[in-house]
Amino acid sequence: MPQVNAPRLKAGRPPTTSRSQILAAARGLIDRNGWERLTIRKLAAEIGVGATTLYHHVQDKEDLLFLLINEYGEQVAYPELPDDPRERVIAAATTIHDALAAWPWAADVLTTDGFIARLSDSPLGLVEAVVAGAVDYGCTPEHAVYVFRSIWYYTVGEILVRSHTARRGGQEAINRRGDFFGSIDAKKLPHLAALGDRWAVLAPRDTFVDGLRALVDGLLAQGVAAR
Amino acid sequence: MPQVNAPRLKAGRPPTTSRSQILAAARGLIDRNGWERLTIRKLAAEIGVGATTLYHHVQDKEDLLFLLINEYGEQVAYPELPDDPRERVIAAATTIHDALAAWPWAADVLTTDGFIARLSDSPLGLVEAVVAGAVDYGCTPEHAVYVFRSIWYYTVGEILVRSHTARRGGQEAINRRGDFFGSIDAKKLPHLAALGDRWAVLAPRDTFVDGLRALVDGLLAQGVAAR
DNA sequence: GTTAATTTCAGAACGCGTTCGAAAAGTCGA
DNA sequence: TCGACTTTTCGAACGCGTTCTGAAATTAAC
Repeated sequence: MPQVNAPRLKAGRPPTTSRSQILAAARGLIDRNGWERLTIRKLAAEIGVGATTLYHHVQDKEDLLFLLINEYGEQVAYPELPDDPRERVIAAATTIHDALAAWPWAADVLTTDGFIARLSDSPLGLVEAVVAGAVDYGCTPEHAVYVFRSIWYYTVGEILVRSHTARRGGQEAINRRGDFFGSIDAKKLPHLAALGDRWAVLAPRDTFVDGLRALVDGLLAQGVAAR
Repeated sequence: MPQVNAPRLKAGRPPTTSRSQILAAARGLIDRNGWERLTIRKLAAEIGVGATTLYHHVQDKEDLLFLLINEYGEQVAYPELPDDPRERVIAAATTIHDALAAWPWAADVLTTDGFIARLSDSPLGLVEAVVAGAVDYGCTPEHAVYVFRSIWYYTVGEILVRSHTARRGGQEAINRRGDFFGSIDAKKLPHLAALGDRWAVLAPRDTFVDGLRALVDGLLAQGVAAR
């Protein structure tokens, strides 16, 4: 009873499950329950299939999430990038950031080896835009890679801190911060202590962009100075 | 049979396990088998105690790792920081980076909420040095926090990419990169395709420091310009 | 028509982090 | 001395991702 019109190749038991069906079910489950509650077992149950079956269509859970990211990355409408090289770099990086920030569970997969190389075309175009922007600005190709890499670190770091903060209740952290400021030695750490409640690791998005701008400025200046 | 000379307070069954004993055993296990193979069950077995017992001395595994980081952070010999504010910021951030890079499993805990606030005194001194350096350079306290935050994102991002690469075999990623360049459209992604094998997400340490320098320069320039 | 090859499916099991509830082993007040 | 209380310990269990092994269901070859 083949329920799926997949391209039959040679022989074998006809499949009752397809990769696209799995991805669709996963998307539905994430939409309904949130991505934190997506498990392999529940996903299999949703489709009405054994949990181990999924492993014939998908490498592992990480792979599944990655496929979802790529699906998502092809559906998002990306803004037009400005012509000015510097602004193009910043806009492309910001777009990458915002897309990732919108799907917090992307963070689970964000530091996997070869992550960038496995991106689908559209997100990859943003990577290209960063590299191309740096070259247009006057950097060597080598330096352009290095520009992207630094931007990537910065962005990944922010996304990970952000998603981790979102994953847990924020109030607990705030309370702990209260303890922290009650217990640190103001004489040994004067500047930190003076900051009081202005201290927080997670910044609003605008300050992320400001930091990105500073980073890009510094990187591009390095790039043209090295020529 | 109390085997531990912990400070007995009031009443209750005398403990056979202490937190410091757990930490010592964990350190030994990590030294022998590597941090990837440290599990709660094995650690409990090493001490000769039930696995659930550990949870009375430690909140969870993340907490355990965090305690180890703080222990480690107090034992490392930190270099003297230069007087020049800009160089002090860079040196402090680099020291944080190197210390974390030396303990790859720190990455598991690096984005936990309140991570910085829970650091022990010596590492916290490095955080203070970054903030103080920015203030000395001429930034407002608010901007100094923001300087630190950007540096933190950048550093965390690099460490996480680094530790994830170390966690898996690197060869596999290289092979996949080969596939990647075989399959992408060189016309659509000309700059990326032109990079060939110079493309890699993980940078050697020196280029991390160069990027950090660019970031710090940009951030400090922003800070004094905004005054 | 039978057999071999091939592909998909699923039950059992492993080790993991973690929680629950009860038992063990002390101190302390009456 | 005897219960009440407190702290520590631990076995059982849960859900998780994942692997192993073998069964089921089809096509291809003889």
